[in-house]
Amino acid sequence: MRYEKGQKELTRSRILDVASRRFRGEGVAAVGLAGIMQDADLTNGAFYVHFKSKEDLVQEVVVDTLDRRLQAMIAAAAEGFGLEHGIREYLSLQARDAPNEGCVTAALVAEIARHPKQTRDLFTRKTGEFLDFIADNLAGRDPATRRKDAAALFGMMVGTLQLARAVNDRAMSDQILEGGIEAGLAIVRRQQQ
Amino acid sequence: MRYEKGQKELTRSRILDVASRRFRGEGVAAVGLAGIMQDADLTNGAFYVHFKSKEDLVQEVVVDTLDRRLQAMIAAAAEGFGLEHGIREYLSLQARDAPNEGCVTAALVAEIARHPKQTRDLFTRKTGEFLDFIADNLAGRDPATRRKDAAALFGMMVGTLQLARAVNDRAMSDQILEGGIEAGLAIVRRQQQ
DNA sequence: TGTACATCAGTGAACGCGCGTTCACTGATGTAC
DNA sequence: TGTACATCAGTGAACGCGCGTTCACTGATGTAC
Repeated sequence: MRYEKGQKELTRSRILDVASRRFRGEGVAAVGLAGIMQDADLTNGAFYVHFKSKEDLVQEVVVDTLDRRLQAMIAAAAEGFGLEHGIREYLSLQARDAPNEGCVTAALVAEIARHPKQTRDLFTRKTGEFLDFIADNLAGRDPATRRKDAAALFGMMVGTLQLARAVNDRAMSDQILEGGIEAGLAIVRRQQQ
Repeated sequence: MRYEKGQKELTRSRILDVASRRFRGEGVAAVGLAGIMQDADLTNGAFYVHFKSKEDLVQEVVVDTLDRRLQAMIAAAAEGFGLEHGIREYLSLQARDAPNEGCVTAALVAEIARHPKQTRDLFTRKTGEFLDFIADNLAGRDPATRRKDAAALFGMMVGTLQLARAVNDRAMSDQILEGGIEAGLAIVRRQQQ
């Protein structure tokens, strides 16, 4: 059958949405295309109507999901929510307990480091935009210092979230999140002095 | 043929060594047992003389490799090398460029978070020992605060190392490492006041 | 001391399975005349 | 207005391949007598 105008775009974004959630929840290598297509209520073959390969899908997911997150952060900043609010949300119990809805970077950064150059190029560009955004929202000295502080802050958020997720002891995991939040706030406040 | 006494232990540790390097370099899911056995100059079947399953191997690798790292840190501390030295080494260019020889946690923490309970239990215990060690080497206030600072410091080291590895731009990657080192030293020094 | 047997680390082929990818086909709708 | 054809998103079976795991077998050495 032939479909209505816009149908293809809807299907494509449905596949992207399913893939993004499953990649974040289970990792890229552990998720098969057949499972993604099944979750999107489609059959195997339709995948290649929308994407060139699995790697193409990975790239689209990384760019698309990071873009949405960045836009949400910019919108939140425009409404007056500062870095402190972002840090508390990023290292919240909810964020820890729902990796499939959370940050792509925390879920996939180590895996992306082993992907082809083109995928890493795209991730690099998006990460640069994130660090720029954070640096812009850090008060204080010269741009280079702000940028380095932004990298340390973001790295700390990513690393503590991953540790909190991997650790199988609730009290210890909570403690890691609290440590991350306090250290994050310290970086933000250190810059304000 | 029948082998000399101690031969089996040697073979086992050869498999462990190969697996540890390849898991860290390529990820657990991306490395097959056949490849590991080939690298260890053995055939497929011999694997099950030494390990119950791939998951069993993963557990042995995690415990063994983290144990060695912790022992090395304790030995270094006994020789007068403090946390500052450890931070600089952890976030060095060499460490970034040789993931297969580096920290298991930085390489595999996100993947371990998705592994079975028993694997996560072992990782949790070892991570607790790491945080204890770091906390013991942080000067300052009450134990709970030291432990939280240790978590933030370790998380920051893990996260910034991962970012520096994934990012495909040398200058940006170097900047991330520098930011991580400076933030790490700030945490250590903050505690000394 | 010499011989027969037990041991067991390692061999290598085979198992079922799910992977990413390909491709001939379908059929409802849009378009041309 | 009615009819014939083109389009193309999606179907579903099939491809070769490598995965983790199993298992009957090998054969040099240790042990028993």
